[in-house]
Amino acid sequence: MNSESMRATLRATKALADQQRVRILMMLQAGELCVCQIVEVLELAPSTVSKHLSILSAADLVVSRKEGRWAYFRLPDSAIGAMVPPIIKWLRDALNNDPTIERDRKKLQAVQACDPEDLCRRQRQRNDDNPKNQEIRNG
Amino acid sequence: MNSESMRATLRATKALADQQRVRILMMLQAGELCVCQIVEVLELAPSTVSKHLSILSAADLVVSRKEGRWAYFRLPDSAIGAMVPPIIKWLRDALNNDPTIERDRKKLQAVQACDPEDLCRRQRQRNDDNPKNQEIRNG
DNA sequence: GCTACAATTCGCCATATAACGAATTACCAA
DNA sequence: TTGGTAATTCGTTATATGGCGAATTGTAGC
Repeated sequence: MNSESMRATLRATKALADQQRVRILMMLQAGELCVCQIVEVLELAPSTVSKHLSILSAADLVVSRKEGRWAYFRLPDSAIGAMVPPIIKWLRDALNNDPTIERDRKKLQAVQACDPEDLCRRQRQRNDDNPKNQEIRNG
Repeated sequence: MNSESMRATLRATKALADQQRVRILMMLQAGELCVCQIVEVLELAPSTVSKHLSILSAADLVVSRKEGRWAYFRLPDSAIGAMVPPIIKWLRDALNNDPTIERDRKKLQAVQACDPEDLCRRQRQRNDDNPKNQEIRNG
């Protein structure tokens, strides 16, 4: 019923209509990131972050690259995603000095300073330590 | 918990994340419109259209003006809503030649050509003629 | 092959959203 | 003052969305 241009537009606007996805787009201004780095900053389950990234991908607001078991995401080159830079600019202006975005930026700097391998190891560790998962090991 | 800038930004992105509201924004490029004119083009219940307009208003994507029983909506002056023109431009580009938007534009031209009084009268008439409302008059 | 593991997909639940009609509000005109 | 009326608010319903953990997928290394 609806045209592709309308569907594509709504994919983009709906993709932007979520705080976590806006945070991801702001983070990606720092360059290419792998899923575990985004998980670390947002403090959400990997499955949740993966879903958000697939929504951003489907809306052509981010592009991804697989390297072995690792998946990297970045903002598209402006040649491909011509509409992305204006959107990013708009968000940047609107969220100038926003505390959540500031906190994310700081945390991301720390996260980027360490090896993703270690990051994933620590995330696994935290998950194993979670009391909610005790019964699995004990049962 | 969240800052006002984040809340304001998400009010805007969520307001854009709906087809009917995008259609309304595109229509308002033709100038100030009253609710019944928008109702006529979108073919939705007045209560539904009113809700959409209040969401766009809360997001500062449109401004309204009351004149007697009539309410008029328009895009804000760029002095007030500085971010609106870039958004409109983005939507315009993304929806260039979109059939829904084209159809809306054509229908709006016809709608603008006639007196809003007549428009409302016809809408009331249609509502009264609706078989679903028969039992009210008969019961 | 087998094991480990980063990421994704799936199934489920809680909440948010879009739609309508009914009721209400605010205003004009008789 | 009263009746009519454009718009809004309210209450309800159906669908969409965001979150998690469990299961699955695809890859690297033994």
